[in-house]
Amino acid sequence: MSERIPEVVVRRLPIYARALGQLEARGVAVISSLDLGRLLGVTPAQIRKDLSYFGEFGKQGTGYDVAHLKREIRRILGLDREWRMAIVGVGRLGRAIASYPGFASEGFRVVALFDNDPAKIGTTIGDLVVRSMDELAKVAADERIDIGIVAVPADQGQEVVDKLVAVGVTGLLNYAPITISVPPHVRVRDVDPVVALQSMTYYLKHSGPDDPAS
Amino acid sequence: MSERIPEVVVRRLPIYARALGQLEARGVAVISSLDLGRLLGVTPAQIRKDLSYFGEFGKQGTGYDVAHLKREIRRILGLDREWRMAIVGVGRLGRAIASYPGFASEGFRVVALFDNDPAKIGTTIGDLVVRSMDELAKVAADERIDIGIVAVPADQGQEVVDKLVAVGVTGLLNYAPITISVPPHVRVRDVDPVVALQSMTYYLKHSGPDDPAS
DNA sequence: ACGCGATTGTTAATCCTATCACAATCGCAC
DNA sequence: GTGCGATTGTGATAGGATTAACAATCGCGT
Repeated sequence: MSERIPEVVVRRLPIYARALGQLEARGVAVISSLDLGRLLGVTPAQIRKDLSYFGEFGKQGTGYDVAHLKREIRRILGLDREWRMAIVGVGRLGRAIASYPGFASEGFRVVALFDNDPAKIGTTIGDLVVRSMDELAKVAADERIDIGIVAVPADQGQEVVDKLVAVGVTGLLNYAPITISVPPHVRVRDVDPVVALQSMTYYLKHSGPDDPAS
Repeated sequence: MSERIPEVVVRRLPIYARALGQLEARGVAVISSLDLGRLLGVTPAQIRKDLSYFGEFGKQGTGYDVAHLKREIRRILGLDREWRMAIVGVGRLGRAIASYPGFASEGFRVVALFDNDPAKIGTTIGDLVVRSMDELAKVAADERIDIGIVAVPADQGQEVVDKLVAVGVTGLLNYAPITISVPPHVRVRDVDPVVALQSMTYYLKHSGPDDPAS
């Protein structure tokens, strides 16, 4: 239970929590690792092993209490509190992110918007004013920004990352189509649908247009 | 060179190709695995091993020809042709995806839009008309859809996936916050920034607000 | 109260991935 | 033309992650 926890395991926890939430909404009170595994397309052994890194959550002969396990996983992940985010870049993409309701409903609150375009600075999106990047340090101090969302073009990505890191942001959600470089204490998650598609095509190409054999 | 190719390797190729494109744009003609590795934060051995699954692309003592390697990787991935996509769900998210210019510039063309809301059917977005899901089979036959983009709410996700699979789509880009289930010959890539954030918070929580030691 | 089917938590074994390390070979300088 | 620093491609090794398997134990029915 108290060994080093592999990152792959941590990455799977939100998937488990999400599925448990859906089960809960459907009124399912208890679920076994076998059934949850079927639902998610993973082996029951993996689910049990993953959870075992953090404690014992199930009952032998019965399974897991859905509501309880969901709550525990969310606590482990730090989802029992609010996380404050700033979006840098309010072009088409940045605005779409700013008005995406899925973040707030999961406790991720956008508390500041930045851009370097004078035409955009001072405008409002939702109930937030777009600030200049020059104000980043000041705003970061006032607003306690946990996570920075990078939504600028590729050629400005690294520069923006460096500025966010400089003001103490330790989590980054990177939408720019580049590999960003950060010091070891900063965590990065990349969101790039194009890259996702570009590895998928390898398999689409190799299984042919109408070849049912994978 | 002609063994089974691990999926992790295929998933890294787009990253390599992207970096090579940026190097090319900056006028770099040749790069070593060491330098490319530095740029991407991976070991040079990994780059060489990954490439070795597909052939020999470098010159000893020199490195890799940037333009040539990029072209080869893109060919391996099937990026030397156009891929045709349909978006299902033209709510806020679907519309943002439809008008995202990053797909077309990489050879991923959106050729059809679907929704089940009568108020949206018949409206145009960009130069495409929103069709009813009832027309899916007909449009799929006419337009040769390679990839389906799922941009509907969670509770309709699986249903939409099943319909897309039924008309012969073998690649799915899933934006719905659910784990979808598909037959083995269908490839799925999930895009879910919330899930990405939810595993990041585990580490943010554990390294504390101002703790420089990771 | 007892036995039984079900299911967990965990150890051991298998499988897969990343790294190391070096022979082969390239281009360049002299 | 020869020697040397650089760099590749790859076989061997080490390191992780997944799966298999089973003892421990739970709740239920009788």
